[in-house]
Amino acid sequence: MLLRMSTLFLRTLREDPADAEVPSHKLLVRGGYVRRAAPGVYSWLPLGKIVLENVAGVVREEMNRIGGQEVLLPALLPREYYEATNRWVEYGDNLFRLVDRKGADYLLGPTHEELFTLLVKGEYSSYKDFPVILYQIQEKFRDEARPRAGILRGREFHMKDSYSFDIDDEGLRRSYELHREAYIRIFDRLGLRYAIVSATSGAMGGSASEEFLAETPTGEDTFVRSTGSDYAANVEAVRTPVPASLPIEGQPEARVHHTPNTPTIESLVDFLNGAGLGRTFTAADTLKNVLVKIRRPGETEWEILGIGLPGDREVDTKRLEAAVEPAEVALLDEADFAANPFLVKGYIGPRALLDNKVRYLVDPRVVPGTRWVTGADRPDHHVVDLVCGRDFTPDGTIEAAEVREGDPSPDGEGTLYAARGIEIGHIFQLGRKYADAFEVDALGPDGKPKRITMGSYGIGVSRVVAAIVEQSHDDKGILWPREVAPADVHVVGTGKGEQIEVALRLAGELEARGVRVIVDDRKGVSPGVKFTDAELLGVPTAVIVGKGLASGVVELRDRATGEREEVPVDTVVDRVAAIVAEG
RNA sequence: CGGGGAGUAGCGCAGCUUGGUUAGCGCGCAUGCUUUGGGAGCAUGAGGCCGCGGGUUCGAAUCCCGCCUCCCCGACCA
Repeated sequence: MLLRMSTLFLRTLREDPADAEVPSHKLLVRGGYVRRAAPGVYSWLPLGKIVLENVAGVVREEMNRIGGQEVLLPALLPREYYEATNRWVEYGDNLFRLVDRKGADYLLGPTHEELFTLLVKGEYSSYKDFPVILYQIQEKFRDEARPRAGILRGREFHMKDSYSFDIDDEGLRRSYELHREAYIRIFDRLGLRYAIVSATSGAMGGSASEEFLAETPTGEDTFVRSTGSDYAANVEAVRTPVPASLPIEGQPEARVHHTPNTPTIESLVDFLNGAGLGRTFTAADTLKNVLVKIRRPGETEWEILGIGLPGDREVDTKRLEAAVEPAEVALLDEADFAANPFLVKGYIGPRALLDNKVRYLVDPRVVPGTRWVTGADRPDHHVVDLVCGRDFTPDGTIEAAEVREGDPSPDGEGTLYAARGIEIGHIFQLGRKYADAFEVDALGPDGKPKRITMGSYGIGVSRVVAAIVEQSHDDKGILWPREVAPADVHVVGTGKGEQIEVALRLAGELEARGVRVIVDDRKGVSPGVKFTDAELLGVPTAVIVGKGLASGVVELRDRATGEREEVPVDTVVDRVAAIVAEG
């Protein structure tokens, strides 16, 4: 491959585009890789298209390696497929919808579970046909409420989606594991720093699911990492380490105290510390009881649920929702309190909940033998030294408390801290949701139909391009990893002598050796401009054919390290070929 | 959907408060000469629905009313 700058469809910009905020957006636009066509919609210009294809190529190779077979399904889909799975409704406003001339509803595919499922149903019918993995690399469409950050979160984007079809759960686990390994190889080859975090399955429906997050400060997803290991997880998935139980014998007796005007944890702690009880209390010594109500799918009645957690922690709504899923959850309103007079707002304790058959779940830190200050179930009274396992026994534990920086890591190594990431890949064990919706069965060896099971796996190819730039740039421009770079070497000819001719000759020789090359053969462009453009574009290796040519040398530069070296002009092709060969 | 900001040449911006020459600057683009190892100089030139619609006025990029669009933060979301 040989691209000549004199004819390449490329215009670089000196200034950042006004609408760009994040580095990848600025640099991809300035470098002439992409141009905005509409909000959240981008055109890929020649260099951008090459990079995009390079990423897609890596994905394709690794998908093929695990036996995936590539197909290409339409992006334009009739409504009926999405009706069957209720996603025409569930996807809501995020679905791009359109109507054809006959008035029939269509949509632009946001993901393709339905069509893949039907494809397999139509072709395969025997257990002997399975397992099978199909994938495509194609445009997806989602009418995001707020597209942002350029390529990072668009409304039209390039995505690899694959689907596995298996006859049983064991097969699904294998297909899932194959994808997991393939994704690790893909993101390693692409030079990304990433974490694999377990995820909740969300609207897709299903069970086991993991996200691949490229760690960058501009990422939209927060997750937690450990200082002491490579543990990483979504906040929703963090399991609180359970402390050892304490002996109940020898604990002081629980005593009710009159604590006027202490409806909040803060006021309570202040009061206790002024009450002369002979010790100092903190919010962490109190047990806060939060009342919510949950409703299980298909039921109309709400059930009240009491949640006990240390008073220094707030309830994290997302963790609570994930913990009760698939039930929905809401706070109690005034009517609920009125209907349940045993709930004394601000002074709720475990006793009244348990006596009134309200299900009571506590934070995992509330283990037998721990003693707490908590509500005494009547106004202006709290009980001190209420011991778990002696004075009350919860119905179980729940992960609803916020996770904080400095909390111990669930794997026992180090403490947690917050990190941000870009979701570049997602793998799901979907199970039978789609197979059930479309009744996809395979005949088993016994001649009886067996419902198949599926997995769904995505990689945001265009997003990966942006994520690479987010992780790999400096103040001058992009630093492409060689595997995705638009070229291996950028040959720059400067000066008014024979430099440009020599640059073109070297470029031709390099191309003949299989090296991908961009040559800056523009005439009348000053060296500074050419150097600046080369640095902005970010090709890993540069060869400068300039003033040294008179003494028979050219300059070899490494974009990432900035190292420069004079090399005799007649050996530079060998040198570059060797550099490219070793990666 | 809530909050904030912005629509003027391909890109980045000034002009608007206080209406009044032919709407301006930088980059880019074209032509010529000079220049050629770090975003060159001089000269000449092309390029505008001042977001759209209405109004006020002798006169509107500028003032008033309505609308549209885009960007950022949040909510939501893969």
